[in-house]
Amino acid sequence: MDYKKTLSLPRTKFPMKANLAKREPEQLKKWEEDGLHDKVRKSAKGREQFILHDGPPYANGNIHIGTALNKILKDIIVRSRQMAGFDAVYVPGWDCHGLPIEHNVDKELGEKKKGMSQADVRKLCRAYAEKYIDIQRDEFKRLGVMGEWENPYLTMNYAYEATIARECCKFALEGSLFRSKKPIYWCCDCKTALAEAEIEYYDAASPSIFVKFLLKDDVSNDFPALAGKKIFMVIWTTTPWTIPANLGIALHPDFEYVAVDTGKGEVFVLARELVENCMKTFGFSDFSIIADIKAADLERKRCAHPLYDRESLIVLGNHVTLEAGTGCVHTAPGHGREDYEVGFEYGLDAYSPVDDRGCFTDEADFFEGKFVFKANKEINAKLQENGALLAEENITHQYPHCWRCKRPVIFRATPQWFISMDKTGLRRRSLKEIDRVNWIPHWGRERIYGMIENRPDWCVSRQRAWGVPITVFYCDKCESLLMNREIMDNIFDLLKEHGADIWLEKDVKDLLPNGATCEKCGSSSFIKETDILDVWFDSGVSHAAVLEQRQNLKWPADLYLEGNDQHRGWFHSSLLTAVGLRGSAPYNAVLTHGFVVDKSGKKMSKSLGNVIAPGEVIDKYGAEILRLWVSATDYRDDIRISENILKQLSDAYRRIRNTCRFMLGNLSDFDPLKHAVPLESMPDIDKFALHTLQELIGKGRKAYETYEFHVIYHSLHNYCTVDLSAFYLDVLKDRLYTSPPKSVKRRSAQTVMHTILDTIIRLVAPILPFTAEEVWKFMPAREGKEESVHLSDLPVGNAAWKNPELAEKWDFLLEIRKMMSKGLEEARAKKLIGHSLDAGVIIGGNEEMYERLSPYQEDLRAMSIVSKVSLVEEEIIGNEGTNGKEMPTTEVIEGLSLLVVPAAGNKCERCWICDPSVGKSSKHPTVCTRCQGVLAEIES
RNA sequence: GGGCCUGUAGCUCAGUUUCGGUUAGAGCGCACGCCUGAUAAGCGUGAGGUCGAUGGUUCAACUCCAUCCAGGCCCA
Repeated sequence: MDYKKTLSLPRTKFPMKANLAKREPEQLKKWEEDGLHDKVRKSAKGREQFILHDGPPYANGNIHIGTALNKILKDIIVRSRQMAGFDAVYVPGWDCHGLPIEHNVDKELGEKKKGMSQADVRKLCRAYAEKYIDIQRDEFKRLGVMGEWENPYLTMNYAYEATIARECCKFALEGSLFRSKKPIYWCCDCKTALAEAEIEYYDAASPSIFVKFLLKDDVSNDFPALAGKKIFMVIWTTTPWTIPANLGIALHPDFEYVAVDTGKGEVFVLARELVENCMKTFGFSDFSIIADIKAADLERKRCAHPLYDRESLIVLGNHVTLEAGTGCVHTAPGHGREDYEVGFEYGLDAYSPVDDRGCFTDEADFFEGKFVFKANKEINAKLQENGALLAEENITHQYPHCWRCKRPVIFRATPQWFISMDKTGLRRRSLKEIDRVNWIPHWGRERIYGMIENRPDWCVSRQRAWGVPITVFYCDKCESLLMNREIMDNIFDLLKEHGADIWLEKDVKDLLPNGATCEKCGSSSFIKETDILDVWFDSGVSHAAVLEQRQNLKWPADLYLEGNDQHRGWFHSSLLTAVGLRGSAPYNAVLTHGFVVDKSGKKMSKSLGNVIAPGEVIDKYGAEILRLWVSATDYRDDIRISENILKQLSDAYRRIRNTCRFMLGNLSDFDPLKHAVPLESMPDIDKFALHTLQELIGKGRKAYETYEFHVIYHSLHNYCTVDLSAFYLDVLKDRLYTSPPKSVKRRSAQTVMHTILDTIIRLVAPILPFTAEEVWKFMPAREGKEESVHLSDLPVGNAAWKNPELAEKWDFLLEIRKMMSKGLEEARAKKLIGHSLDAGVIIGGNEEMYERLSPYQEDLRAMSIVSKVSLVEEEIIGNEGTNGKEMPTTEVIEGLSLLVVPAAGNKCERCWICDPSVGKSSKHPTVCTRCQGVLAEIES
């Protein structure tokens, strides 16, 4: 007789091989056809909301691994909150304006651009953004990210553009928006402002000059040694043409300065460390240091400008270095970033007597009309003439050039728009609000606090085409800003209907109400600003354009989640716009993740050749593996990815998948509605399994709540391998396969397996949505089983399953099991046994152990999968067995020892357990008594 | 150069509420073995770490302090 046919072996069509790359797209299609997202949304109606507000990725290029990480994390959160009983809708967004798109469109156009209007260019930019939104949308959907993909928010939507303009107007109304000069990169040839990204650095030759400035203020009180002397501050610069714009000399507050008597009747002030070199350059050999000077003692003292009848103020700044020059830095706030910033602190003007062709204006007097680079020589000559030039050399250094025409660029102050950090207390209020927000990890608070505390006013204007204009007017006569509610509302309505292009198309008179006059000077002539807004302003008002305006969202959001670079970016700009115009932060919590790095922790870059693209991972392993990768790591730090890591994860995936498959196979004849066994009728090991499961649920739910997904991954993986595969399910095999199919003990095991599977599948659904659904479809119907796992809830622990006393007992039994498997392994090594069922084990215990274990002899046998366990009350160690066929082990647990012996009797052909009863029956001579009983039951 | 952060076995993570205590754990991978009734599966055993480095505080440091090294993000 073929007894195998009398067994209940696992049966399932659930495929062992996942074939994710192929099956995932099919699943996505199915979900779409079934309208799953709508169903999920409907099912959540009326529940408490949980809103994760999406930070918009830039609509340019394909997504990279970091974008994938970000979106998967968001998806895990949204799905888990949804399954935790919230109404968690996800509205994805895109950042559409800005330089990179404009730049790429420029590149594509090449020469053609010259004949095109700004409106035409803007149209192309819009089309460009649309193209990449479609591409990225498909990529995000492929990752399994669920959301309102058909109704995302785009910063270039008309309504969004209108909101951007309105929020900007509100800053004007509220008094924070102001116009002021600031130096920016300027190409004199293209006559355009350039962004940092449009600058290329090449080596270039520059003149390098040392110039002395006469100190006008008397310092003899502080430095008696200098009384009556002619004192000069000595500066060094490689841009002589900025000397006409000099308004200051900067010293480092911490450097040591000295007064040097040149031996020629003059005293020079410079940094001590640079004296030797400088004097050599100037050709003075007979010099002497006559005083030590602290920078602070010279602060705000005044010098005479060497060319004009003007003063130059001594200021202190940390940007001063000792790498070259004199330690006294020529400061022209209109022509340098740092000069501007230090000048700002001392109230110096961003003076820049240079026009948009790079020629001096009449303010520069002698040099009027001269192109700045050509004027260098004349300026040097003039300095020489005035006796201010100490030395002149030529040097080669890295100098910024225009990306387009490759000519050197200059820094030039032009009027820009700013949002003040302090006029209306924006800084103070923002700092206060930072402390209301929950920053995860907590150090995010320090990071953004430091940035807000120290940042300069926000320069929001850009001299660009692709963006939303700063929709304000200023007086043609006195330059005062014109803005009121009526104007603002009108602009909002116009843009909402026509988009931002309308601002550029229409004349001032069509945009302004009739009879508008300047409050300050009464003029009725106004200029329409055509600069556009910084794109950080665009995305920074998403809370106003999206959270506030969509019915299904709320303000503030529960959570913002981005990479930790966004403390300077989106978190920052969102905070400022929200605090500035609404008085509080637009988020209650901010979660950050690190950056994706390679296997050795280095950043990914094309030049290093260590880039891993999400598409490649998906094609090779599937999106689920990428998602598992996201869940497995502690994303609060940087996250490594490598072939090895992905391989490890797909191994882990297979383990989880196979564990599910095994359970499915053993549930093929199980109907939970009819066959479920109540807890009280279950054997202890089943109760113990449910106890363990209940602990997993608790851990998992808590981890979702605190966004610690790696805890879920590790717990679940450990659970599948250690608790299930290596223990519970392995032990269960005998019961499942050999018992009468409908017996209570088999049904009990199935009840538990069904519960376990139902639980872990729902627990893992936010992380592995594809696989969870695949398993879900294979699971038998139960009461209230939803059509999709994604319509179900996270598992809830059952208090009745909790059984700490039982768990303590079984943990101890597991220790003994561990000891037994060591013993079995030794026996195996000696070729005494092969399969563990070939063995019997004699456990010797002292009185206490014997008492404690005697109720569990059969449990110990079953859980160790041996043919027999006999418990004896004696010490076995040293009791060398008979015939070399016994394997004593050393005492591992105090009071316990054991002996592995070949199992007595013959192997039952049906259940493979060795038992003396095998061979006793005439009907079934190769089968044990137990199986004979089962066979009789089956036959009847 | 500055701000914030990270550095525990080959890999991914634990290491017991901010504030030190004895032989630093898990899973994977690897090696070896078993099984062939989860089978392109399953089980077992084993070998892997001077806790980035150095110095200090302490009876005692992966844990506290300092410096350094390596790496990341953001500034300059």
